[in-house]
Amino acid sequence: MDWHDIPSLAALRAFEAAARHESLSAAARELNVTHAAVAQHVRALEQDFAEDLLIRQGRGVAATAAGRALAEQLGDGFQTIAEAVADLRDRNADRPVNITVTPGFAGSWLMPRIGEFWSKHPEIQVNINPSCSVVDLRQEGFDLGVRYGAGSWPKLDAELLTEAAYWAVAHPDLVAGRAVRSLHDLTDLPWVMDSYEREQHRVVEGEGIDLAVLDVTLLNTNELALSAALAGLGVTVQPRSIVERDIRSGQLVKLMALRDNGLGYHMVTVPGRSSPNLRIFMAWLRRTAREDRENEKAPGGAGAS
Amino acid sequence: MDWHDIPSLAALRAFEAAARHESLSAAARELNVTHAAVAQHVRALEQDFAEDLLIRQGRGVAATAAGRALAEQLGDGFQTIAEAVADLRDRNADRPVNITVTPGFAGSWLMPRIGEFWSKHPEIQVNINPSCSVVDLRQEGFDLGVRYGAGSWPKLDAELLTEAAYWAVAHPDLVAGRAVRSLHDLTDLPWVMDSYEREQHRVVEGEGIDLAVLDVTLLNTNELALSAALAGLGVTVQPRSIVERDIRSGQLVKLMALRDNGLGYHMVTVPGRSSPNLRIFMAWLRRTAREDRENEKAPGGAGAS
DNA sequence: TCCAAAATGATAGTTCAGCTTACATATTTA
DNA sequence: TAAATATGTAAGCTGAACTATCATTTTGGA
Repeated sequence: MDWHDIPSLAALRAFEAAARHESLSAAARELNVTHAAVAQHVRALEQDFAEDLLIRQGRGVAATAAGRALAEQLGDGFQTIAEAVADLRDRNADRPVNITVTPGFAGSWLMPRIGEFWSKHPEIQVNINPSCSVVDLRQEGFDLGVRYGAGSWPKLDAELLTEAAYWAVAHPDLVAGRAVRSLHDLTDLPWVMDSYEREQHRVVEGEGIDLAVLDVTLLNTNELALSAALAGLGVTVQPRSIVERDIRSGQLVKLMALRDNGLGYHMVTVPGRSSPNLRIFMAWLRRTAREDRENEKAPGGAGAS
Repeated sequence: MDWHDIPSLAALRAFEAAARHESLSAAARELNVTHAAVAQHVRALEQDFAEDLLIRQGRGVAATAAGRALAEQLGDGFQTIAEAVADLRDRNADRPVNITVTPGFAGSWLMPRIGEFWSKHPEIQVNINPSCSVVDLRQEGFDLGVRYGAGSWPKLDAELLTEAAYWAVAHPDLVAGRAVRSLHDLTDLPWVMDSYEREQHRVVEGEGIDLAVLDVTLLNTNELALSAALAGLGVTVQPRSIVERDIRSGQLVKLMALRDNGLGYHMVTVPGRSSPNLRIFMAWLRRTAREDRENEKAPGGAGAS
């Protein structure tokens, strides 16, 4: 398309609306401008084409034969454009919120709580995609990621959701009678870990433990690792928010908190990408995390109902 | 159409071109802007839709699924608009030059000379419409009018073509031996006039002659009036440019020049309405009129060949 | 493997297309 | 006949659209 030869789209749009309405004033209302703006566009087009397109007719205007032909085709073109925009907006209005989370977070934090969200917002679908690796939100079309880390990912916005240092935990029976001052006091016990949770490996190494000397059973998902720990099959390290409920219920005991290096779960989003449904979901996440912290501070640490 | 919800047409056009070319730079070239302009438009649209439409792909860009769907529909819309404009321009490019002239000017000045234009410009069709009344150029779709008058018509441009006071003329035999100092010296002779040429009537009355006392034969066209004068059937008053050739050839004699009140034939156009063909024709009219004046001043007044 | 070319990304600054404001004129209706 | 409602026109304003410039990324060829 040689755009050099095509007049201003604003002018063509103004003319089409005026021809369709047979009124400069009505066209102005449709376009949210003054009648003077429409009149100027029309006259500029007539100058460009060296031909009348609209003529005055009483209190309104009428298109000439050439003007009618032009306006009809332009109307088709602008209608197609308007529909294209509407189609995209419609697709976005109802589409589910796509989120990606680490499996550990999904299984141990999110899924036990998501029922509350679903009952509060049955109209909002949330697609939860557990993923072991860091997902490119922009490229893969995700609205939100929940990631564990320091909160600094390039080109993304991040907001801390749960402060969550790692805790070492085990079944009470497994560690009965032991005094635990450091992870070194636990190296003779069996361990269970998720094969893929790099952070688990990293935080253990951060305590000066050589993973090679541990009797570690690697499991394919963090759920399995957690289940094994709950069954007394080994020591595990987990983000605090994952195991808080099991500790409160007495199914696990906290052996020690690992070094806190500013890590936590973050809500990660693409700048500028938002939707009403996403905002509602994020607000619920925020509120739920805050309630968890408040329950933790309450006397006796009553479990969330 | 609710234009509030529709982003900038310039942005939609920039995005469509970038998606089609899979390149911001190529889109920029098509749109005659810089790549930065295209990039800004695309990012603004992505912000508005809260969704990626184009992603970087090596040295180029690729549309996302949503972007492809949008771009395809937009392409259809812009193509329709481009075709509408092209259709109107095509209709204008070849169309004839429509002109309206007084019958007197047509028959006595233009037609004897138009052959030269036709041989010089066989590709340009000129539609000559003789009309007794003043025609609304804009409303009736004329490119040019040749009108006799002072050169001031509302909302129209006018350019003097031939200075043409009226002359009183007659066949030499009709007035042999007469000394003519004023039209009063001719009131006893027969007269011939065009029924419709209001100016002929007006200029005679301007010399103080009461038309009612003249023996006037009114004819249906100025050609007939001129033919009658050439046949010796009466005195006639004609614009000078109409009768100059017959006077030079000796078929008529100039009796006197009537009062010159700044009248002449003018080329009258609608401001802003032009085309290459019209400009060529008007230039030929100008040149032809100038050559006539130059021939008039040459020794012996040699006729135009 | 390195460098140059060609692309995209980002931002500060410029400019004029597009608009508003204001008033004049034309048409229609009560 | 006057008021209401339209179009016509031109001066002036402003922010959308752009350019200029530099940074970064990617790729192809030497």
